[in-house]
Amino acid sequence: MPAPARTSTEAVVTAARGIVERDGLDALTMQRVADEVGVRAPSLYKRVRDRADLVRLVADQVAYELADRLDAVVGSGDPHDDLRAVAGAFREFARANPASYTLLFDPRSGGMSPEARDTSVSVLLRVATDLAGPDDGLSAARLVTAWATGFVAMELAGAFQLGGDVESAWAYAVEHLVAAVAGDGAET
Amino acid sequence: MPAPARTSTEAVVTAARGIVERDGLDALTMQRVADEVGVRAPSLYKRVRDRADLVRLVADQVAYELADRLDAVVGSGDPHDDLRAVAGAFREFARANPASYTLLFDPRSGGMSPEARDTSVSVLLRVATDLAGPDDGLSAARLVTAWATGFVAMELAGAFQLGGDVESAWAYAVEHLVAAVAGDGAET
DNA sequence: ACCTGAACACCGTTCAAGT
DNA sequence: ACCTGAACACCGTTCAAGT
Repeated sequence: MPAPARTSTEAVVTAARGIVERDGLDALTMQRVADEVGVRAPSLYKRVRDRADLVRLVADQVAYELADRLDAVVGSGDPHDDLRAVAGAFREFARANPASYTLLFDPRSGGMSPEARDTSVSVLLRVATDLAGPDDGLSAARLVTAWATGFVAMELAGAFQLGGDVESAWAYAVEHLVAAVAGDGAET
Repeated sequence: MPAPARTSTEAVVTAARGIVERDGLDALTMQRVADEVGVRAPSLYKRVRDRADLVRLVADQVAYELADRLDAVVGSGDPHDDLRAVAGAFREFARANPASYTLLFDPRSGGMSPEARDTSVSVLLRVATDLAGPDDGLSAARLVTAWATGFVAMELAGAFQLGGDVESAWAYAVEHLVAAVAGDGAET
């Protein structure tokens, strides 16, 4: 009557994330996760409700990790530099974890949980508020977040194919956004 | 020996798009497409290579349609107003075709073909060049495209949950982007 | 030349049975 | 309390056989 737990939810999620990162979301199979954690597929249903639930757990793990990275690069004292740093860290994270990153903003994966989402955007909200003031902070954060999200998504999807230098497009955008957000807010 | 073609590639793609729009990409099943066009599933392989190919064809159809919509709203004479109009039309299209729209920017769907992509961004490139000048046109177009893509993706995913008014965040962004892009280009 | 039934390998998921 | 084999319904895809 013991019941030796041969794996754990954490091991299952970590294995799943590794599979997604290495071979893409379509390769995330219950069978394959089971193989990696050393168990039979049906046993996974003691850890996660179903495959969609597992995908969501992976997205959450990635979201918290991204939030940590963003948190780590702010604090220069100058909100202009903080915004540049956050944008850079965001892009770096996406490049280092392309498949996991797309999972975060893929509507088809159910996205991340609300708490994970709040955590990952709170840093940017703080920096944007420092820069744009309390009235425009939220709108400014949404502008920058939407831009960074879209830019990186397009970059990962190979959408920048009209030639030109992607690096200079990035630099152009960062500087113009910093200036636009920091400038006095057009019409209140 | 005739061989009465009981369907067509166009009918297959249209049926597929309808399914995606009504019930999501996961509901796009070869069986279900076959049912809708009145044929057995194996016959679909005379029209498309495989399911992934079918998804790409749907994405292409949607991309061309989006390009048409954007094309239709420019020409006010004022590039500022054109940019506002294009952004608005972009958002409207996404709201009217949420599932098809996400298909366009979903890396997992293989995205659209290069020609479809070029067509859909050419309008924005033209407007951005009018506004930012030939040197910065491409970077400006990429800034606006990335922002609009990201904003709409987040909106469709229900990512704006920190309260505040999403409409005012949209308006704030449009005005600040128009001003930032039209202003003399920071450092050349 | 297109259509079909039958078949294959592979999914996610359930469940009764083991320990 | 967790694990397992067996089973179910459902995929995408291939292919020989029809017309």
